[in-house]
Amino acid sequence: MRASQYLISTQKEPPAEAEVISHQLMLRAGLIRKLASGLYSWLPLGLRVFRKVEAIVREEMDASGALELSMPVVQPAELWQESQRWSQFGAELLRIRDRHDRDFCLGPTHEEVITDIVRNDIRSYRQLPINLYQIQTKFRDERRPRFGIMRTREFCMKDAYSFHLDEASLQKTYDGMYQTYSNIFERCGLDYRAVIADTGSIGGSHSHEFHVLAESGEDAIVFSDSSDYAANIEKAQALTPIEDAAAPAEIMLQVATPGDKTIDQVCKTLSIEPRQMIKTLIVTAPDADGQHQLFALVVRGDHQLNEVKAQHALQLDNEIGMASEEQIYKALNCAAGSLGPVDLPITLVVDHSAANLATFTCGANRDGYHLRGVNWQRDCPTYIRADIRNVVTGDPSPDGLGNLTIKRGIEVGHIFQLGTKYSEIMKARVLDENGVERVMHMGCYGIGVSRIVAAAIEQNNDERGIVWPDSLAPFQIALIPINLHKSEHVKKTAEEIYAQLTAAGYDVLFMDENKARLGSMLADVELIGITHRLVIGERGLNDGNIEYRHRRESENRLIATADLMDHMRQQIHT
RNA sequence: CGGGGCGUAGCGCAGCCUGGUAGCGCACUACACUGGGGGUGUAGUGGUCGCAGGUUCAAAUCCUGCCGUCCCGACCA
Repeated sequence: MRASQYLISTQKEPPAEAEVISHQLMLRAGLIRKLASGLYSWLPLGLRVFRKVEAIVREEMDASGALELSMPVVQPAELWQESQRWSQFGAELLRIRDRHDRDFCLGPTHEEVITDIVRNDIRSYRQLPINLYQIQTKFRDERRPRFGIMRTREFCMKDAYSFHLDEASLQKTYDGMYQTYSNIFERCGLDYRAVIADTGSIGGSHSHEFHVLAESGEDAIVFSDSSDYAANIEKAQALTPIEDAAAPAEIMLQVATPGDKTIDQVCKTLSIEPRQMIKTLIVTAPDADGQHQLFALVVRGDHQLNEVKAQHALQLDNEIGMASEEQIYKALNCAAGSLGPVDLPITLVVDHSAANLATFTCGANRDGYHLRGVNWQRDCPTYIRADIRNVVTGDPSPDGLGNLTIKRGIEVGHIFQLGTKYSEIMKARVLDENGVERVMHMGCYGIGVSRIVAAAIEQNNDERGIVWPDSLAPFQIALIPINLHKSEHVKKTAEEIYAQLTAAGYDVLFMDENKARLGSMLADVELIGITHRLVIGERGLNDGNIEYRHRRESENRLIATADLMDHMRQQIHT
C-alpha cells in the first residue's frame, strides 16, 4: 500500500477522553473514531488489524471442524420469551419495536436463534455433533461503556454453538474448543490464562474464561501459588472453616456513633479493627412476578461481597443489585450505614467468616447507633450460612494446594457447557439410534474479536506507540525513503523494493509521499506499530546498504541491498 | 442508576469570575527556505462558543431547563 493513496490519520496528542493506554493509542494512531458513547468506527488502518484477528479466529475455528454461518442482529421477541430471557436479561437487552408494533431486540448473543435453526434442521443423532459459529456484530446496552473499544455497546464477537446427543460428546467438543482458543490467543501473541468461571446470564454448568493479563483489566483472577488452579474471583470458593456458633462472651451494648457511615469511621470511633465488625448489605432482585424483594447479606468488615455467589446462595435466577437508600429506608426505617442483622425482618445470609465471629460490632438498625458485643447464637440465631465473599490474597486455594494470589485480566474468550438449558425449554430434540426422542446438549463459545485488538495493545506498547505482535500488525513492513523527491537513486530503489516485497506477498506500507520528512514518517510508523521497517537513503545506498529495524529494537541493522529479500524472509517467517 | 467533571475550529486548550472585536498551539492550504528523528518563515482556510429559553441596549461570559460526553461509584452500611 502506498501511503499517498491511504488514510493515515495520526495525532500527536491523545484526546482528553481517553484514559487507558490502548484507547489513547487507538485514537492517536487513527485506528478508530468514536461516533457516540460505546459506538466506534474502524478506520482503514484499524480495520486491517481487526481483519487479521478475525482471520486467525476463522482459520482456527474452521480447522476445529466448526461450520460458519450468519444470523441476524435483529431478533424477534418471541424467541426470547420462549427461552424466558426476555424477562431475565435486563436492561442490556436493547428492545425495539417495528412499524407493526412488534417487539424485537438487538442480539446480545444468539443461543435462541441457533437453537431455533437446529431444532428445525436437525432431526437425527446421525447429524450430531455439530458446531456452528459466526463472526458478527453484537449489541449490549452496557450500563457504562468504557475504555474505548474494550467495553462498547456494539462490538464484534465470534460466537459458536455446539449440539450433542450426550454429555460425553459435549465434553469432547468443549475440550476441543479449549485447545482451539489456546491456539487463537497464542497466534495473536497474547499473554493469556484460562480460568474457571461463573456462567452468568448465559447459563449452564462448566465454563472457562480466557483472560489477557493486564493491569487495566476489569476482572480479578485468582491463581494458586503452588498448583495450576486459576479462577475468576466471582467463582473462587473461599475455604473458610466452619466453626460452631460461639457462646456469648460479652454483654450486647448499644453505642452512639453519630455521623459514622462507613466501616472505617465506625472503627475509628470505637477503636476497633474492621475484622471485628460485620457489614450488612441490602440487595434486591425481582421475583417471578417482577416484584422487588429485599435480602440482607452479611460479610466481615474487612471482606467484600461477591454478588455472583450471593445470587447463587439466594437461589435467584435474576441478577441482584444493591438496594437504594430509599428502598432501605422504606423497608427498614434506617439509613444504610447503621444496619445490622439483629432483629432484621428480612432473609439473612451470612458469610462463613462473619458467622465464625464469636463477638462482633454491627449497626443497630437505628440511625447513628451501633451494637457492640453481639453474639450470633444469643442475639441473632436465625440466618443462612454461605460463602458469599470474595477471596483475598493469601486465602487457601480451593483445590487444597497452596495459597491464592490475585491479578487483573481482560476477558477475551469464554466457553460454556450449557447442557440442556436452552434445548429443553425450546424443545430442540433429535431421535437417537433407538428411535427415542432426546433433548440435545449444547455448548457455546465466545471470543471478543474487537476486544482482542485493544487487549493486544494493552500488552504491547511503549512510549512511542503500539508494538504489534507480528500476526496482528496492520502492515508487516514499513518502507521509508529519505528525500524521495530529490534522489533518483532512492526513488528507483524504493520502487523496486516495494515491488519485490509486494510480489513476495508481504503487506508493505510504502511511505511514498513526496516531501514527507523522515522524522514524521518514523514517528507515524512507530505510533502505528508496524513491526519491521526499512529506511532507504542516498548514503546507505552508496555503500550498498538498506537500514532495517524491528519495532522492538533500538538499533538499525545494515542489510546489503542484494540480501534484503532473504533477510525479510528470515525476519518474518521465523 | 447515584456522585463529580467537561462541552469554544479536526485535536489539545485559554477566554467566563468582572457581559461589549472569538483567541492560542497542533493539524490543514499556498509559497519559500530546509532536508537522516514530529524543521523555519510568510500568507491563509476553518467556529450557529452543545441545545432551548430567560435577563440585558448587548450573552461564549449571568440565570433556568435540557442534551451530550468522560471519570468515579454502585462493596455504602
